[in-house]
Amino acid sequence: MDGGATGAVSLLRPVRAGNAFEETVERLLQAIKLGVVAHGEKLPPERELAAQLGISRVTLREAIRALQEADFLDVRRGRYGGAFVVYRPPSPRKGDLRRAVNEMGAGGLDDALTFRMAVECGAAQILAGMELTEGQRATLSSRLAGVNDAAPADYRRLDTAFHLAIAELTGSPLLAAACADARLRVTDLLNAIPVLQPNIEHAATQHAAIVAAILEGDPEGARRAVAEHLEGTAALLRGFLS
Amino acid sequence: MDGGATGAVSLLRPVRAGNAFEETVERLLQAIKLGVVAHGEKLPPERELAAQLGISRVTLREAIRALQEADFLDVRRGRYGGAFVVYRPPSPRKGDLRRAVNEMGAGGLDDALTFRMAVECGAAQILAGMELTEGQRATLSSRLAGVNDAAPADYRRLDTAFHLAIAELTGSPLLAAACADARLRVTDLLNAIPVLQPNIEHAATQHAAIVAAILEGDPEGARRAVAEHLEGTAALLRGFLS
DNA sequence: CTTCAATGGTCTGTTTCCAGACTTTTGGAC
DNA sequence: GTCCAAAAGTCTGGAAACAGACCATTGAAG
Repeated sequence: MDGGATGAVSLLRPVRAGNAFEETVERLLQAIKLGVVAHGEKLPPERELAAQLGISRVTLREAIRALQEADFLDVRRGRYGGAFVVYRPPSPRKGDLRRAVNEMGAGGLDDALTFRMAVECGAAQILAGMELTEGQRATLSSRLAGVNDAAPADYRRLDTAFHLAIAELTGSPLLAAACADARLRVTDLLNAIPVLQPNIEHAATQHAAIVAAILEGDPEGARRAVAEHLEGTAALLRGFLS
Repeated sequence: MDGGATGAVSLLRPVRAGNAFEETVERLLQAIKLGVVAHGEKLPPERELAAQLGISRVTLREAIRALQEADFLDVRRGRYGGAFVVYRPPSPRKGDLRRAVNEMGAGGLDDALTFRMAVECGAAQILAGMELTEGQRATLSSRLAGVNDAAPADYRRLDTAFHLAIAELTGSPLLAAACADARLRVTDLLNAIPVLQPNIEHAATQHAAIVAAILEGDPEGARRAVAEHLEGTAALLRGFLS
């Protein structure tokens, strides 16, 4: 008899990610840093946002206040008021990357990169194997164009939007959430390295290849293109680390 | 300017999955149904388990009591006591599958199957691309043998163990957790259909192909083998649904 | 210049959840 | 038989989170 012998580790993991307040701050911060809510835009109204996040308004407000005091948000009252994003990604400085990696803890970097590789490749492959509507094809192309036209300050944000669009177009919320999660885990790292012209151009070629493969309905090609692209990013990160 | 325009949906999702008690019951139930803790074995001691799940002992005890009253656990006091698993998967009855699908809600079935396809394919491919130690190869082979030798009552459990082993061997906890999550989402469905000899044999061939590809270091083959296997499972489910 | 609707700001009582100390039961070791 | 250690069972006070009602501010529309 084999006994139980399943890793078990993966199932008896924490039910709740600690404290609601901190978790909320983290979430909002990620939404801001990822540019889900761009500079100058505002978060949804408190009541609505609290409902979306599944927390009480009190807790949400505490989180918003923390972000306000840290100069990420500017909160204005009255009609047409709201919590406006005020944050601009700072230009990375030497040492930021190392710091970000240390924050992840041992093994965290490889874990995040592996995870991202798995889910993003999977998403691209699945999308390429689907029958796409005209609207979906248009969305994909427009996101691609978005990254290509991006001003440097907007680059990461639109790059994120592009990658997430692939996952969301699969129509699987679970898969989209996994890709968003994967992206989150490398955001701080990516934000800690400069956006260089040669890298942008290289990435643009790869992005184009990904889109082409998806639009042609070539799952294998799409998977390979994404893998190549992500390996490039991983190599870039590792390069800055040494 | 593109505006925000990221799906956003994926990021402003709930911070906490509702209620700690219910969430804990759900978790434990999954661990039992998946056979992470097999019939006759016991859960870890309350204090330890509470710590692992990141909840208080009180909350955990409430959950355990609920499962005890529902005849999933038998709790015994004193030294060598504990919460023993008493549940045996019942033979599925007609209508169970439809019920399970309805519980998932609209779109849930496709979502779960798509998600599973993405993450398990990704895991297999990544594992096949790694240098494996002797120990890892042995683990994989032993899990394969485990499924092949399984008594019908143990089949699903050992099948789960096999699939999860692939994910865990990649060494990425995030990926392992994603695969476990994916598996969870189809467990109720799989448990609702009978384990038939022809299906077992078919699956055995596919499992062998997966392991062979991984051991040979053939990422593309591993991915394809997993995809084929999961498509088979998906087709089986869809077949029982019509 | 008044009104109004949308929004953030505040308050109160309740429920959930927690940390930790203490008690009881049990079966094996000596 | 006695003792002991490992486990479940119980209790209490406090902190965190919530639900919902209500207040205050704002800017646009009329």
